[in-house]
Amino acid sequence: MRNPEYTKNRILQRSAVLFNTRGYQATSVSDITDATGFTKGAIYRHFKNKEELERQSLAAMAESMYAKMRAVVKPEPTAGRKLRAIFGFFESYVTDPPFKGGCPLMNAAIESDDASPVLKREALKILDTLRGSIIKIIENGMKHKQIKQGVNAEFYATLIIASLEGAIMMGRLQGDNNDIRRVLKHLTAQLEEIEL
Amino acid sequence: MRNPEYTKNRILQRSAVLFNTRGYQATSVSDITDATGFTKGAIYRHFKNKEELERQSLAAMAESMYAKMRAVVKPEPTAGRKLRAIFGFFESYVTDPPFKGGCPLMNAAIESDDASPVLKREALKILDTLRGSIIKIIENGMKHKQIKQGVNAEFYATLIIASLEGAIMMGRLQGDNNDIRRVLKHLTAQLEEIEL
DNA sequence: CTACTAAGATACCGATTGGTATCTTTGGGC
DNA sequence: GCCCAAAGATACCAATCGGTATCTTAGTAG
Repeated sequence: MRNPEYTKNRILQRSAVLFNTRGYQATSVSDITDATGFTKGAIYRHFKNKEELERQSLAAMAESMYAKMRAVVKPEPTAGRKLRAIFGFFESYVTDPPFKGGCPLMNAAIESDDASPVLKREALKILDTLRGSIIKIIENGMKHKQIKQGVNAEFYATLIIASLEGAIMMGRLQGDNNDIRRVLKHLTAQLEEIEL
Repeated sequence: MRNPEYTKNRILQRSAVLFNTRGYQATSVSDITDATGFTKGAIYRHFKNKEELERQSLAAMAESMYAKMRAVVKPEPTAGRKLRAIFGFFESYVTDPPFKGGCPLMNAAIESDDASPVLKREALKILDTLRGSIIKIIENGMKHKQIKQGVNAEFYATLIIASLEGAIMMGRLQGDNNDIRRVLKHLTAQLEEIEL
């Protein structure tokens, strides 16, 4: 019946959903006790304060996101196809989101911004990881003659992330994924220009 | 000494700053009384509840943003130069922001998302207005033979807004405007391709 | 079976939340 | 100069906030 590891995980996953949908500040510890069925005693045994719970929830979401992305990217053999797999991953972000409540990175980045340095640092870590992966794909593509030499990988990675994140925000506001589709169309066209 | 119009305006502007930096939920009415020097009595005389104050604060920020943008866009004679003026407007968004706390549109869009329908509707209105202006610039450019015929104005407007908003988020997270510069470089290159 | 430790429940803390009822003050119309 | 409605101040409300001290219970080592 008692299983501390399971308990901590359940708290993390349920609170992650709440944080990502309602927001970090807007989600109270009581909301989490309601959602998990556990009491404050259990929560504060596993997390020293709410801020830590927020941080670990965000990290857990990121980890889960990486896993889902890796699952579609890794099997692809070339840089071009890997990037297209990422695009596909975002295709239905609004209507059928991998995470309820929008992009965890953007949500945390916006909310933490001037308020919570801990959350902000965690968000920055996620951004760095995400951008690093895309850069690596492009650089590997250049090494294996799939992508034109001299392409600025950092530039393209920034472009991909920025336009996708912005499009997700717009799409969620409007309730459709037309904007994401437009951005993806453009990104695909850009990809074709740097492919060999 | 007493001037209700001035009072309402002061409350709106001060609370706008707080909402945009700390967040809407995270800003309490007491924070606003501290920042304005007025009491709750004054605030609740001019705004029926906090939600209305949030909505009107966002609307005021948007209005101010439109004005600043119009000031740099209107003098320009051609579509290309008008768009470049908008780009310039965003150039130093992070290091020297027109509004403290990041883009009011994005902040409101993210925070309102699943929580505050009133704020969300206001954010959507802003997005529509912004996109509408850019579309109009492009369409006028086509009419006056400054932009290639057949360009999909809605597509380009979406691309501009999405990538800029995303880049602002990234830039704020990192504390520099490298990402915005990259996106602007790309958008400028794209513009050159549709210019006549 | 016992004893002990850690997991989790319960009950409470002071502070703060958005909101309101009531009071005082101010300035413009007469 | 008086009066009165509107502007704003004061004092309070119940509810909720994050957090903690304390108690009970469950699993495990011996």
